[in-house]
Amino acid sequence: MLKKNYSELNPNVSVDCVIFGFDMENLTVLLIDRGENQFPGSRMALPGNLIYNDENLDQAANRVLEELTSLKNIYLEQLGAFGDPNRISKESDRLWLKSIRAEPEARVITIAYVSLVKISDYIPHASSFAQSAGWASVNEIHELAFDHYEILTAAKEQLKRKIKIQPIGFNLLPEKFTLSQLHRLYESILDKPLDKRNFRRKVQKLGILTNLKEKQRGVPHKPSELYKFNEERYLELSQDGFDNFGF
Amino acid sequence: MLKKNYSELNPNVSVDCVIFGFDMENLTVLLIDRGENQFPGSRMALPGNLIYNDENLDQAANRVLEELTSLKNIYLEQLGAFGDPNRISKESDRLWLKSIRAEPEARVITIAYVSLVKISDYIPHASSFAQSAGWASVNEIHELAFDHYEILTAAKEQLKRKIKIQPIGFNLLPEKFTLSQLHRLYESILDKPLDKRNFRRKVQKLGILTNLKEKQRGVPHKPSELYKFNEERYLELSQDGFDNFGF
DNA sequence: TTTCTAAGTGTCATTTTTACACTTTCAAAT
DNA sequence: ATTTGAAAGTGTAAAAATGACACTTAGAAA
Repeated sequence: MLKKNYSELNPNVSVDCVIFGFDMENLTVLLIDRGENQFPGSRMALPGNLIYNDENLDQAANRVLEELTSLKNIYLEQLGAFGDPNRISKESDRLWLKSIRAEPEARVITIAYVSLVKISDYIPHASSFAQSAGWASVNEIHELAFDHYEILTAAKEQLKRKIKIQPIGFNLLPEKFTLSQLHRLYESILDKPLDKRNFRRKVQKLGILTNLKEKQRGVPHKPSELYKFNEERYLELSQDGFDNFGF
Repeated sequence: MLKKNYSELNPNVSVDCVIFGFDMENLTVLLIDRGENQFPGSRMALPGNLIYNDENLDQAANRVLEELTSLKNIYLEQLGAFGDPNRISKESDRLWLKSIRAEPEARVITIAYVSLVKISDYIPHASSFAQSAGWASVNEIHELAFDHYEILTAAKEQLKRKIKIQPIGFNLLPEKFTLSQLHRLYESILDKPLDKRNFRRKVQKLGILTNLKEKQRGVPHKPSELYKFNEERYLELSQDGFDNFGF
């Protein structure tokens, strides 16, 4: 029996990455630009591509993300599979696929991944079929290639759910941050105002922040104290089934 | 250009179904038996098979479940994708695949689905390559075909998470049930004891149960009152972003 | 020294949570 | 008829968490 070549691209399975950032104002997401306006519909897409047969899905997501945007060593978590038979058959998308795929008509189901990164740690550089790569404000996005807008919507919803249970928000902030920045981050993810004093009280009671006894410099107002996330403490707490950030 | 035949089986993508039930004692799951002990390793597997290219993933899951177990019209929710390159390459599994698949060596990633059903409403009948189909106690399962044990574990964890947020437990109980049955159900899903009085108080305060003013009959102890799930009321509450069942 | 801007802080009323033990109702057995 | 066994059903008090709400402070810039 013919041995399958396992290091081939699998024509039926792709991965797409939703990489969230936070620019201290808004939640952002990393998009690639598919190029000049030769395609009707959106030029922008989530970074994604077919998997190889000899890599697992997590590896594929990391590889594809690096190939398209240069971001690497990022913890990616699976969001889910998107497999509508027509998900890649908008005319503009088919034209594009013809230019980059060996089997542009194949049925492709995609596995979406999500990550949260500190925007300052990763500067995207486009390569492969991405003409450029960069951060876009999530709430200014209304259209994307393929079913990527639907994927992004699902990712936002998952983020809302998870941020109430796990301290994942800290991944979006720099090492040192202020409580106001954390506050703004939670408000923009949950998309609703949170009372300042109650927010601070709750966050401080969690006991997972270390006050660095260090102040912001150069701001034209009362400078804020800086904090960092205390991971050790969080791990201790989560042993005991701690699962409520309660916002 | 050759038009793809879209009503073919896709050799690279399958679906697997984790159907939970509750026998009033334990959480159970629907398994198929792959047949006589010609295969080392576990004979039991989750119902699952390859998808067709012209159906979406949800449809595929419903079709496959019905083909193997006769269960139909079940609301299935996606759990996630499982795609380790070696997930189907245990020797016993490869032997089995040779007997049922056209391309038994192909790389297959699978999309897992989960559902919760009232055990009494659905009587499984095996067909296709399932030799039998039936309910097994979740906590007596220690081995399954392929990566199905891993999938089951992920499904249990998702269930634990979701039952704290959504009233999905009622799907596992008959139309009319007692608070004690609901209590036992929550304890077996969350795998920890819950104080009886506190549990009852909380459930009743949710306001999503209708007391049927009807008693159990023929039980050799004080008969319990019967309740039903009040879906209308729940929908009203969930409008207002109600998302805490708080156990 | 004034002005602007965001940081930071406390209390009280209400709700929610937790811990905890005895009485009741029925069927079955004697 | 009476007893027994088995699960149903019930209340309270203390502690913790939540939600609503307004003024003072520290620094930079004018």
